[in-house]
Amino acid sequence: MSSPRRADAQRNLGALLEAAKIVLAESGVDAPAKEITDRAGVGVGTLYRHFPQRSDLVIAVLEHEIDACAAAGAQLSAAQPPAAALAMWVRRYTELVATKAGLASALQAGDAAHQRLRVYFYERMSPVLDALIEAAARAGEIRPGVRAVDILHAVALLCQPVPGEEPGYGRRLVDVFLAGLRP
Amino acid sequence: MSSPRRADAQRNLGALLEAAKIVLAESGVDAPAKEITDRAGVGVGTLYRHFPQRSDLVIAVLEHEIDACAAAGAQLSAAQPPAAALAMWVRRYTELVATKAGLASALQAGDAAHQRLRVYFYERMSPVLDALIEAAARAGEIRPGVRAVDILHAVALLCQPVPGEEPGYGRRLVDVFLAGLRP
DNA sequence: TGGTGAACCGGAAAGCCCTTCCGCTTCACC
DNA sequence: GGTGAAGCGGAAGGGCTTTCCGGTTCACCA
Repeated sequence: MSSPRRADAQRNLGALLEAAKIVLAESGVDAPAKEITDRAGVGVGTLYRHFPQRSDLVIAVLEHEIDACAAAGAQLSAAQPPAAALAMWVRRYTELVATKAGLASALQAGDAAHQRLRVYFYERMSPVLDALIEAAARAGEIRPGVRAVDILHAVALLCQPVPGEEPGYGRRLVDVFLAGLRP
Repeated sequence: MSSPRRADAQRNLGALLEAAKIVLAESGVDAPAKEITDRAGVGVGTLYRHFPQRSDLVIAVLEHEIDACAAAGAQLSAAQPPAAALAMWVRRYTELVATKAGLASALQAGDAAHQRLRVYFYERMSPVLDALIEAAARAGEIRPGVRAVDILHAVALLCQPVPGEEPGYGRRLVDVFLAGLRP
């Protein structure tokens, strides 16, 4: 695939990913770039060369978890009746979005910095959720006219932190939304 | 109440409000301060003296509409059966939140600049919505355990602009959420 | 009417942050 | 071990918010 040209570049990239994983978890997706580069022991220029858009960094950090969540869709639909599979997957997805501080905001904010993250995220999740929705629709267990992106957006929005409410508050709201999907 | 000490100060305050009304409508709640001061023909210092927090300015601009929305609660509950009154008021509230560009974001964002706006907003709306919820609950038309702030937050969140979706998209999501309130 | 102090103004300055850019360093390969 | 290019770091530039203070303008009183 990519021929890693120089060992030091490779090392720096690793250090950046490592630092980003920690900083993003601690300070959220919008942490200042300098915080990451300081921890990684590199200059900001290095960060921007490896990850021209902030999205690229976030994608690299979250890639694994995003993929795992997407993969869970097939498993659930094989093991559960349609409506249950849908509900369980949405809760799984909610967990992903709600846990990573700032991910929810990044997914909806209008600013361009996170656009590629949004694209990656939704392109990964939409087919999975579409299949679940279709199965539920065939079983008559969901109101018609609901698209995958509607749910993806709604959950991302509802999971944004609300000042003054305990974390995990978004999950309660998602449950109400889920109930609203009944026919 | 406040004795307007100097006529020029009064004039500037008026010009700022006027300008803010236009700019906030055009460029959203997060428009640069300079855009407002330029249009008002004053220096930034003047803006900050009159409105130390951004919230103060936004509150001043929206006060009237917020009050009107709150007042609609009593009218609706007098004229409609409980569940309908609740649904209609939530749609009214949705309209307010969704129409003012950036208001939805300001209501949920964690940053301190808008804190007073949130407080004002929710303190004004909560009692109204609480009354509607209680009436609906007595009629058995709403699931138990729902608090006013839950709905206020959920709507504010769902109305945030989603890139790539038409404006008013949030209203569809709110409708699903509303359906989820059924017992 | 004209003088005076306080209220008020404007914009320069300081502080953050992101992003670009380029001279210097370090590597890989011959 | 010499050399060209890949890669580095941080200074510089630009945007924004917020503070601060010298200068201006007003209101009031004589």
